[in-house]
Amino acid sequence: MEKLIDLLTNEVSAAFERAGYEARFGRVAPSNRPDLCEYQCNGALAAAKAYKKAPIQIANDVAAQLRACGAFSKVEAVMPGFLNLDLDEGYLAAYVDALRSADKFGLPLPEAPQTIVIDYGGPNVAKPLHIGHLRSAIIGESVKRIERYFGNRVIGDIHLGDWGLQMGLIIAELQERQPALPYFDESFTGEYPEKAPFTISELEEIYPTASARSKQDEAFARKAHDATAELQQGRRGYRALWQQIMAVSVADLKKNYANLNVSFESWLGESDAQPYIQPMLDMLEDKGLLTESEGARVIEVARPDDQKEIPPCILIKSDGATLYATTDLATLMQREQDFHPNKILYVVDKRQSLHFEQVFRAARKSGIIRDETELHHIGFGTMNGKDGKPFKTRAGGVMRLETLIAEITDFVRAKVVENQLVDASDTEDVTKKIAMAALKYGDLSNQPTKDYVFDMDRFAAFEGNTGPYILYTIVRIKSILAKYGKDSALPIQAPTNKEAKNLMLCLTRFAEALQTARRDYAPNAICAYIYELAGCANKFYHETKILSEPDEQKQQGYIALIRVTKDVLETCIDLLGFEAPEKM
RNA sequence: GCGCCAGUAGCUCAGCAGGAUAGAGCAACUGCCUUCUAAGCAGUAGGUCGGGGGUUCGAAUCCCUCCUGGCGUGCCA
Repeated sequence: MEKLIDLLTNEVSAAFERAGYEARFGRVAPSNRPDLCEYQCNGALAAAKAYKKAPIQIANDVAAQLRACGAFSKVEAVMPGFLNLDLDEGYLAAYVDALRSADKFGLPLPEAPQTIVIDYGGPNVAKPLHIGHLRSAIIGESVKRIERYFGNRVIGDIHLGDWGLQMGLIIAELQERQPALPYFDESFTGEYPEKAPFTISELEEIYPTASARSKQDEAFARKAHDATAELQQGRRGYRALWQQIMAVSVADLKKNYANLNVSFESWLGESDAQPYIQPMLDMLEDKGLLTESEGARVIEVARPDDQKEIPPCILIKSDGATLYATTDLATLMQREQDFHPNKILYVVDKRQSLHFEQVFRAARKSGIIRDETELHHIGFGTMNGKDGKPFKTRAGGVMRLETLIAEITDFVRAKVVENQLVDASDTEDVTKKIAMAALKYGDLSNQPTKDYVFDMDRFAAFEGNTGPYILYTIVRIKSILAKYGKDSALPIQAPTNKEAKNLMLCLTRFAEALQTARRDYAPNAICAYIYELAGCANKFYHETKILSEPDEQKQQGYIALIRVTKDVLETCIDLLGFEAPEKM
């Protein structure tokens, strides 16, 4: 289905041609002066120069041609040369009615579906998720759902941090605490226990303890270092223990991400890239790309036309160890081999942009990634507290994700209970849905790249431009539909008041909003759209009494209209990663 | 030093392939619930779009410059 705005642009472009001007001046845009008109075309102003004519004259010529066209109920040329257009009510109703039954509300889909890998999450094993992981999860999940809605095959990859010094620290600390465990006995040849010698909460306590100790205790630090190396070299007991750590931790991570309505298709991590490292280094060595620099082995990625200095991409440190860039490059090799993707997206803190610039350049230079594969870093900003500094708990520590979710949930629950609209048995479910909407919408309504202030009071207050406002709108519509109790057999009727017309006009902009959100990796474009759509819906709701409408045809038209409104809203919030309850 | 990003109402943010009077929400003040959920709707008030130049018929939007803040800038991830 063609977008309404394109249909209108076609009409106006044709009118420009009939009037003797180039069609390219016929671009139509939604009006920025709704008090004057619904759509505008400013092409006459731009054309004035080319034709050495007064813009108003051109606008008049075009307007004369346009009056014959059935799409508009009003065509005006006004000084200095604007074309002001109002849409014909019948034309609009027919369009919205077609959109109602069209696949994906008439969204134009790309010709060939793409394969896209999205790398988001990046949590470290054995460490609790904290608010630093929130944005990656929320934004990544939304970008994934948007790409998928466009028909693409999308693989969300959590890319676990499961291979660094942290693992050695945990092993060393465990050995201090429980030296009798068979994992530490090098002569042990039997089966290791099935059950892990720790719980997730113990694990989460062990890591910070070990990390702190390594900074004070040099011998311990060395031990952790050695344990890391031995693990990586495949020491049997350490590998078994590592697998226990992984199992316990991954189970917990899955639970926590599920709470956020976030899921991953691929649970690979840094460790899975390890087998690719040596072959990759050999390949780079063969191609002569690996050079010696200050004792390290690097790929030079600077280009003569660079505005800034791009340091080389270091793959082997002077002590022989590999690092972040090495793993990331090897992971690219793995993804290329496994999926042959058209596009790989990284949803990672924007402070890592230089790192990705280096890795992407190295990947292209070495041919690890084909020229036509798009690599893109969606760098997001920091979540700050009310003081404008990175968000901290009152005690000054990093807040756990669970704590944050619990705080919002508690606030929302109080409100749900107070309103008494929800049965006691549904309270928990409704509370969770509202809390998730508050949290996610609060984040996603900001531009991903910008830092933003997380203000619990503001998000939890949920008046105005918030997730709960969107949910509330949906719930009100659902309530009418439930009371009406049947489907509409009649099409959407031509609007009879401003509120109905504005609602329909807003519905026609769905495809545009989604395309923008996809093109710019900007879920906030969807938030802005549904905020406006919800506003239109609430105004219509306020103005039009549906259930008491005596005229059957009108009533069914209204039902059809609010149903498609609800469907669009629900589709959009699904793309943002939350859902609406039946009541609230 | 160099680079990237940001600076719009008291606060939090939209708008930035140039267009008419710069928009929301919060906070403040006014109205509207015997009629589909008032977590709503209607309204009032609040701005030299960081400063200065330039391009243009027209600039919050494009270019230059300066100021302020954040971040990054070779062996952490």
